[in-house]
Parts: sequence; C-alpha cells; structure tokens
Amino acid sequence: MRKKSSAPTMKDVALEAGVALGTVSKVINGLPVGESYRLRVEAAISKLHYQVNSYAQGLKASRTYSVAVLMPNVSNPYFARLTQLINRELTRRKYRMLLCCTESDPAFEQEYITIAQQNKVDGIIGLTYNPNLEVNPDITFISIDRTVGAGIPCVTCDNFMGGQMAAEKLADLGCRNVAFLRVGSSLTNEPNKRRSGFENGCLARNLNYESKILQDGEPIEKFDAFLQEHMHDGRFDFDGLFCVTDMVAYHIIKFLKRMNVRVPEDVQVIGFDGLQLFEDLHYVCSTIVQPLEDIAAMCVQLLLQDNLGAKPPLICFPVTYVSAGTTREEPEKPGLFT
Amino acid sequence: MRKKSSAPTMKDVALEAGVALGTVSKVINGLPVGESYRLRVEAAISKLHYQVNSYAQGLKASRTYSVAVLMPNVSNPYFARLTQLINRELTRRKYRMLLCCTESDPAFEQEYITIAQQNKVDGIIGLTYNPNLEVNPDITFISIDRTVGAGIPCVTCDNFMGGQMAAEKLADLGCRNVAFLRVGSSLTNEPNKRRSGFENGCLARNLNYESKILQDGEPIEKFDAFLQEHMHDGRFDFDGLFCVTDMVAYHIIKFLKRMNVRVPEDVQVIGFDGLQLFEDLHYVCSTIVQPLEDIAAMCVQLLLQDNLGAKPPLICFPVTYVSAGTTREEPEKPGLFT
DNA sequence: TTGTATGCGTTATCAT
DNA sequence: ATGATAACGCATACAA
Repeated sequence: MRKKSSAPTMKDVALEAGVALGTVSKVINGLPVGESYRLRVEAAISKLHYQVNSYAQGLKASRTYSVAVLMPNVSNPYFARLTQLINRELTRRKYRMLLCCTESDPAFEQEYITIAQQNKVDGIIGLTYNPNLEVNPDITFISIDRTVGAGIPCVTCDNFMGGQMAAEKLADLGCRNVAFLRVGSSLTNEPNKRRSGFENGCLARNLNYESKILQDGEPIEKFDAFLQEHMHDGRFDFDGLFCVTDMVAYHIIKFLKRMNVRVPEDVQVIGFDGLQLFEDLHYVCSTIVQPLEDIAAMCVQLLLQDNLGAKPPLICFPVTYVSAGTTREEPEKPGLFT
Repeated sequence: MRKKSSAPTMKDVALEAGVALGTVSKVINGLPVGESYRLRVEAAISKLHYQVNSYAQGLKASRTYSVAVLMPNVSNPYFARLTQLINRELTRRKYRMLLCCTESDPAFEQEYITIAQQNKVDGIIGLTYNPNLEVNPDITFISIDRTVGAGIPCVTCDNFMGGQMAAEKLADLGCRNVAFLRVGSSLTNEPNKRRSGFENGCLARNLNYESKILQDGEPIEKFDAFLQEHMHDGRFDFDGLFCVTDMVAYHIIKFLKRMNVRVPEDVQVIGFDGLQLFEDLHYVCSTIVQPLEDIAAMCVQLLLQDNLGAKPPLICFPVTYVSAGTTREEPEKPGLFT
C-alpha cells in the first residue's frame, strides 16, 4: 500500500527521513554525514526498500559499469567458456555484462557495436569476424583472436607455437606422414597461424605434410571424403593428424572410427583449444590447451585500465600440450573417447 | 577534431541543423516533421555520428528494453543452449540481455536480482535454486524449471511425462530391472518429477526399480561405486538405466565401459534433456528431448506481454523421445558413443 | 507544424 | 555538516 506505484526515489527517502535530498545521496555514496542523520536515512531506505537507479547514475556520471561482450554464440563450448570467464572477471569488479550473440554475422556484429554505444557501455570485448568492422576510436574495444585495427588490442594465445608444438609432438611420437585439417573463414585471424606453425614444425622435423582446408559453408562431411581418399588397401596414408580445433578433432575421430581406422593405434590425433566437456572433467582429445582464464582476465584488465595510451597491440599467451587418449602415450587426462 | 570530447547529444544535432531540440527528437522517433527539417536533421545526425543515449531514454521512459537472465553458468551445455535461445528471442524483439551467471549460489542469485532492479530491467528470466529467493512482486519474473512463489510463472517441460516415457521405453525394449540415477539438490524443483514419473512408469509396466540419488557436493564417482556394487559374477544387475540428465548419462556410460559392461547390449541407457554437442549434430545418448526453443520463446513472451494479470502459474511443454545408440533399436540420430 | 519548458533520478556545486 | 539547486540527455505536454 505504498503511495506511489513506481519504485521509490531518493526524494521519497528524503521525505520519509525528513532530511534533504543531498544528504540521502551522501549516505548512499558513503560520504561523511552526521551520525543521527545517517541512521534516519538508513531506516527510511530499508523501510521503503529503496534502490538506486543505475540509469540515473549512468546519465549523470556517463559511466555505466557495463561492458558489452560480442560472441558468435554461446552454444559452442569454446565461446561459452570464454564468456563464462569474462563474466566472472567482470562481476568480480562490479561490472555488468551485456551479452551480444552475433551468430558470426558481420552485420549483427556492426549492429551490436551501435547498440553497445547507445547503451553507453564502458567498453566492448569482442570475438568478431567482420573484416571491415568499424569501431569508433573513442570507445575502448578489446578484440579476441583477431586483429581488428590500429589501436585496438588483440588478446589471443600463441597460435603459431601451438601449431609447431603439435608437429613436434607428433614427430616425437613417431609419426612420419601427417596432415592439418582446418575449417573456416578465409580471413586472417590469429588462429590461422596454427597452420603456419604446424608447417614450420613439420619442416623442422622432416615430416611429410599435407593440409585440407574447408571453406566457410562447406559441410564437415567433406573431411570424411578427404579421409576416405587417403585410404588405400585398408591402410591409411597418415599416421598423425592435427586439427584446428577440438571440435574438428571430434568429428574427425568419429569419421575414422567409422572407417575402422584406430585412434591412436593407426593414427594419432591432436586438437586445439583444450575444451573440457561435462563439468571440466574430460578433454575431447590430446590437444593444445589455451589458457582461457588468462585470456579472459587480460581482456577485462585491458578494458578497464585507465591509461588508455599504453595498450599493447597483440598479446599472445603461451599454450600447453596435454595428452588425453588420442596419442600413443600415457594419457595425462581422461578423454571423451577413452 | 570535434569540439566536444564526449559524444554528441541531441542539442548538438539541433545546433548543427539549426532547428529546435524537440524537432530532433521527433525525427529520431519517427514523428511527423516537415520534410526539409527532417533532411537537415538527418544530415546533422550523420555528420556528427549522433547516437541516442539509452540511459537518458530509459530514465525518461522508465523502460529500458533490457532483460536480466539469471543462469547458473554458461559452460554447461543445457544452460548455454537455453541462454542462446532466450537471447535470440530477446534480440528479435529489440531487447538487450544482461547475463548474470550465478554459479547456483543462492546469495549471488539474490544479489543479481538487486542489481537487475537497480538497472531497471524490464523483467527477469531466471533459472535459480535459492529456496527463499525474494522477488519484488512488482518486477516481472519468469522462472525456469522451478516454482519460485505465488504469482511467478514457471516454464518447464513435462518432466513427469518424460520420466514415465523413459520407463515405458525401457520396458518396450525388454528391460526388467532398471534404476534411476540422479544428482542434485534436495529441493523441490520441477526436474524432480522425472523420478516420480519414472517410478510411475515402472509400476505400470511391472519393472523392478531402484534409485540412487547423489546429494549436492557428492562427487560423480559415487555412481561408479554404486554401479560396481551391482556387479555380481561379471553380470550387471540392471538391464536399463534412466539418468536425470544427459550429462549424468555421459558419466554413467563412461563408468560402464570401464567395467566392461556394454551399452546397449548389456544395459540400455536413457538420458534427459536432448543435448546436442558440437554444432547440434550428435546427441549424447538416447534421451528425452526438451523443446528448448519453445521454453525460451514462452519465457520471453510471458515476460514481455502487457496484461500482467493473466500469467499462468506453470507451463509444461511436451517432451519427445529420441534414440541415439544407447538403446537396443535403430538409432534415429548419431550419438556421442556410436 | 515547430519551438519551449519541464521533469525523469541522481550527483555535485554551491550557499547556509 | 546540511540543504537548496543546477545539470546530465531525452521526451513530451504545451505554447506559439
């Protein structure tokens, strides 16, 4: 039975407490105020269930404590984990997250940037694909896995090194004929360096090397055909495969099983990302693990740090290798297929 | 080289266009305005790269076009998919999503509700666990999978029927001795009805029935012990298992494999949820599928509909059964383990 | 049809 | 130390 149907405001609190508006504001912001006043204001606040209006605050301060996060989607475990970790980091710092799922659509990406700006976010963290993404220079933007433009920091892992590690690992494990399998965009994002690194490693270790790259839109089944072509007299041409992501590795392993090629006995498979499914217990396969915690934390730190000048252009975190059953060695971790 | 360091406002646009403030507002909101004026205003807008300030709008209109979504986390594929679908539905209606990951922590849940209110969201969609969650009655709240309180709609699937279907399916497939495996909270949320439905189905079809319920905090490995206890002379006591979620089913199947119990030859397994991993291609196991699209759409629809009075208390969507390799029948869909 | 003035809830700058 | 008042950017009722 309150007198106003809408939420109580500072004015209501001031009236209830019998003090001036400014005094209420001070109490709320922890500024010095006479003890007796403070008590009366606090009583009024809890009586009316008063809550500050972030919109009014934001309007006044032009600081909203909100950050937009652009992700293709959140069903993909890699993006999901990244989102989760960024959210945790933001929450820790009392920031709120506006999640924008772009479906990897360049138009959506651009549109969400507009929306984010209209919402006066304090910054944007984005994993985007639009090669012509226009980012207003006076909004702080942190990019993940892709160099977006001058002055915009990009946070990623050491993709090149990861590729190289995969090649070296396969060599160490006795492989002689290996292949790199990749899906995805033709554009130049950081994960493209996985291929170069792998190639480099193959050259260094004298491995026979081939690669199969699916264009955007091509179905994953094309890999099945590729694998079949490399089956001769019941023998498989390759003894080692490096897949650009764990997700690709998953599908490849499925195809191989159907072809009665054994993993890891006949062919060893290494993925990339270090996805852990089902409550972080199981890796998909032996893989190059990205330190997503570090990446997420760095994104948030860069975004919220004050000295806007000193933003490094590209930050690569080191990756690690973990065996999880799809390579011929003692698995360090349980895998999906073991 | 613009004269103000901060973003341009309507006032700047009005000045640039040589018209009054109100006119600019009208142009932006699509209200009738003289053609020549409109053109001048539009020119000024694009020249200054003007963008409306949602915070000022929201303050004025006390309508923010934003919705808070409370989810335990987004790494779990079930929650992730739900989040994704809700986001899609919100975006379609020009609403923005404030994602709040609660980690299933009752205190976080409560806290996020406060934050959401301070952010003047137009409503909250929440999958929560706090049995004493306090929700201000004059904020629209839609609950998923749990009845939160009087006047708060709950959207879920027909969990009871799903349990019953699982029992009947196992019976149809020749099972005689079955078990129900569940993890999780002791509290009374909707998914608890899966057990009752299953039990009911078992009674109707004369199945020997047992159940193992893990309390919160107990490690999943306890199931392993349970399964081992039911191994006698190399024979497994059960020929059918119903798991409360696909995630539990995943772990169970792993344990069974390690025990050399074959799925589905020795024991058939049915899960719940209908998770599809890796680009929606593969189910985890034979399972009871929730229509998550419908659930997400209904949540958003209920949240945004005007007539606040007519909100139904509990909405259950029908579930379907799909076979995916962990039951003895022709799989309709590929599964993780096939 | 266009312009002006007021208020949304908060904060900050003043006098008091 | 406290109380009044202006300003943030926008929408709208009202006056011109």
